[in-house]
Amino acid sequence: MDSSPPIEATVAAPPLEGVEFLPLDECERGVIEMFVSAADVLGFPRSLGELYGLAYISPQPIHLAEVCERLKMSKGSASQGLRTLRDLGALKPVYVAGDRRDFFQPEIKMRVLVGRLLAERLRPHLERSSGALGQLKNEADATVTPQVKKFRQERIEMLGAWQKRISTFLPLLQRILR
Amino acid sequence: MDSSPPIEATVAAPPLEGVEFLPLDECERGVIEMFVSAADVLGFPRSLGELYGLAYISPQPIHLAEVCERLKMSKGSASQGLRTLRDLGALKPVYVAGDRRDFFQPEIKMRVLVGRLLAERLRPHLERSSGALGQLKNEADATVTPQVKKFRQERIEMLGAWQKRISTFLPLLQRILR
DNA sequence: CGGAAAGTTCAATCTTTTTTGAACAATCTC
DNA sequence: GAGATTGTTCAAAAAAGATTGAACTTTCCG
Repeated sequence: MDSSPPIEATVAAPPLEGVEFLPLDECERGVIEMFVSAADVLGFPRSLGELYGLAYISPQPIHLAEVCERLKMSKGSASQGLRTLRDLGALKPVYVAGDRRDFFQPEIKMRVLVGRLLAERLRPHLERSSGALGQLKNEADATVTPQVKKFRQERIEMLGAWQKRISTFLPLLQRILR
Repeated sequence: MDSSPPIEATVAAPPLEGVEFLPLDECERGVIEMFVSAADVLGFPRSLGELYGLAYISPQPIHLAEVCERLKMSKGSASQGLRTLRDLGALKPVYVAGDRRDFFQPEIKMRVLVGRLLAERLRPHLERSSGALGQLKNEADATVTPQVKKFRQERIEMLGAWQKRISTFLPLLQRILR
């Protein structure tokens, strides 16, 4: 018969059934939007920007239920997103005595954030490709046409120079961001 | 030693219908793969990595038909990809006398490549968000709870500091990469 | 133990991005 | 001008990526 849920009669009482947290205000939305945009620049999904943004502008540590309700995000998404950000070092677990829930605070040291990002993204690529470079050099050396061989050797040499440049640049960046 | 059977039957390749260019050899494939991986790190589609990679390891300027055949890429994709890379400044048009086709050579100055990338990606974001910051400050100032207001003002202040840091860092980066 | 609370997992779904291919436009050649 | 060559456009298909939600595990507590 009537499969619709029972209509909430307590209109006067602000705390509706299942609503525990305040909706985002103008300021919070603005800050979150900024982090969403940053996430976009970095190629991260929107939801990660929302999660970090909320943590960033929240005076108190955030937790799963709050995040689901205030950002209107599914539990699955929020759970995975929080984990990703924790693994990335962008959110730090915070222990709250007598509370079983997992709370998170944002890492706000730019140096740490950038460092983690580079370690996560760039380093694997650098390692893979510096490994591949040796093999590539052999293949260039095996080229028959002398002109083409020389050209290839030069270009692959330059690839190595680029990699080296990036590798030496990373520690420098870390120092600058202190 | 070499356990593979000595198959060396490939002499004069039969000129197949519609096949004008040599297939990629081991070396070319390796270099292209490296740029595909780099494109991935930067969040660009695979095809852009392939296109730039082929241009990078080709002694001669590349053109549409060659790219389609050697990379097994549709004409549409190749056309759009070449355009995107040209707009980005990663590929430079080359005039070849007496040939109506559009040829391209790669930009190989790292400083230029990085500079274009940042201008394309980061700058729009920085402009948008430095515009939004003023508004955000107002909203923080309008917060009722004194503690929360103070907290928000501090965090938004820090956002501004981050932006400034990035902005001053970009010219420095350009100088380092000279 | 039984139930509630918190969090995880993952197949299905939805969304966005990328690629294809055929039609079209522009330009050259004879 | 007719035909060939080169490149562009864009609607549709395919692929990749993100999100949902419901079932499940674990832990806590009386």
